[in-house]
Amino acid sequence: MSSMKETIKQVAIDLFFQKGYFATSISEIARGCDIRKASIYYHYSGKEVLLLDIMQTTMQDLLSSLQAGLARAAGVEASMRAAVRTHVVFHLRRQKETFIASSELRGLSPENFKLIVTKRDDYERIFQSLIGQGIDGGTFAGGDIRILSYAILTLCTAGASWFRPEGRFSVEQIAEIYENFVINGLKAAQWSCAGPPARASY
Amino acid sequence: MSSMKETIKQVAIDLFFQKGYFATSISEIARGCDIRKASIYYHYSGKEVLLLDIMQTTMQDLLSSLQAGLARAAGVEASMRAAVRTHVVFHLRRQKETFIASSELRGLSPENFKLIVTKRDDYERIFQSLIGQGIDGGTFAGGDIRILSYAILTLCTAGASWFRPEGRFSVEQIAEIYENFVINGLKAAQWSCAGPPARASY
DNA sequence: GTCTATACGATGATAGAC
DNA sequence: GTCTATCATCGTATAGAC
Repeated sequence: MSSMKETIKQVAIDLFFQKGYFATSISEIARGCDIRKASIYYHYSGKEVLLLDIMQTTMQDLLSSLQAGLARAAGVEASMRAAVRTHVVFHLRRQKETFIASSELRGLSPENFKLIVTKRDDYERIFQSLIGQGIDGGTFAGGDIRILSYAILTLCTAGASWFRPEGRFSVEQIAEIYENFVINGLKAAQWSCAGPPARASY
Repeated sequence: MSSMKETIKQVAIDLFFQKGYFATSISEIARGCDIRKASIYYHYSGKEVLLLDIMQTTMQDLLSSLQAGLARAAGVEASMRAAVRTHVVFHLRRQKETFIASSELRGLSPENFKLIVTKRDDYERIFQSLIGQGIDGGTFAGGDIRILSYAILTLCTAGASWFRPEGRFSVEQIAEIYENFVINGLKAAQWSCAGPPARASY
């Protein structure tokens, strides 16, 4: 059940979260697993592969979680609420992994970077599609879909950077707060820019 | 005007932003300044001091910027609008430094860490005070002040992680969008949690 | 102020015994 | 699968000449 490979992965998640990917050495990971550093290489061919493994699992689970959340919702507003709620809950429940996945992308080689960013883009597109549907149907006020999706996602993702499990609020409470905040923001006006851009560079 | 010490600082900002603090070596910084790495130590006693210098300047300028913005505003709502606007503009204009200041705190020793975090807390308290005044005066709906301030600040700070100066929108346009989003969120209801917490741990 | 040269530890990774 | 032993490299930082 709990093989050494899984132990290594979990210890790496803890250390990457706490100290950062570059500041964590293979020796430290090995120490956390009570084995010698050479043994790590039996399970993972290198440090970056370990990081990639963590990120891929996280992104896959994140996407699955969103799909499951959306499956239970009907209509644009309910879907958006479900999407935000699932996103926040996932990011708070799996705080360490999501933090790593969004802050250690620079640790990846160009090829591996592309692998993860592609998944992230797929995920973002689901939100952008929902926003677009909501605007078209009049449920949400207008605005730039791309900017809106970034704002919403980074807002909720950032929750994982300050959330403390032992704090005053539960995961569900914070999810509810964020869900309402986002829906209010989407419904309110003023999101579209009045007049032509002052100094845009399309 | 542009002494070598300032050049080193600017090159370090570029590299810390691009590759991260731990992934950047003194040699690389020296190469970017067209000097040898030993010469860096004439200006800075070590790598961490360089990081600290960058962060202190950034935090000091950030606070000054907020104070200047608030000086021109009267009333709670206008003040909150000014605060958000200044915060966003500063973070987008000085994208690299603010990104470093908020993502490389782990590169600091405990003492230096405390130095920067104290400044950050002072800054956050200004927002929390505004939120509190707004709620007390009835301008804003209720809600947990701490959570609200984190949400607002991380939302706007995160703008610096996706903003591209050559993109479709200007700094001012994005600031306006965020300003309205935050004010709408603060005015809208639902921020207070109905009933007693489900599983809070005060 | 900048250079060359170097000390010295830590790092990622490999070879080969068990 | 895990170990010991080792390698080559690179990191920060210092000493001392110019």
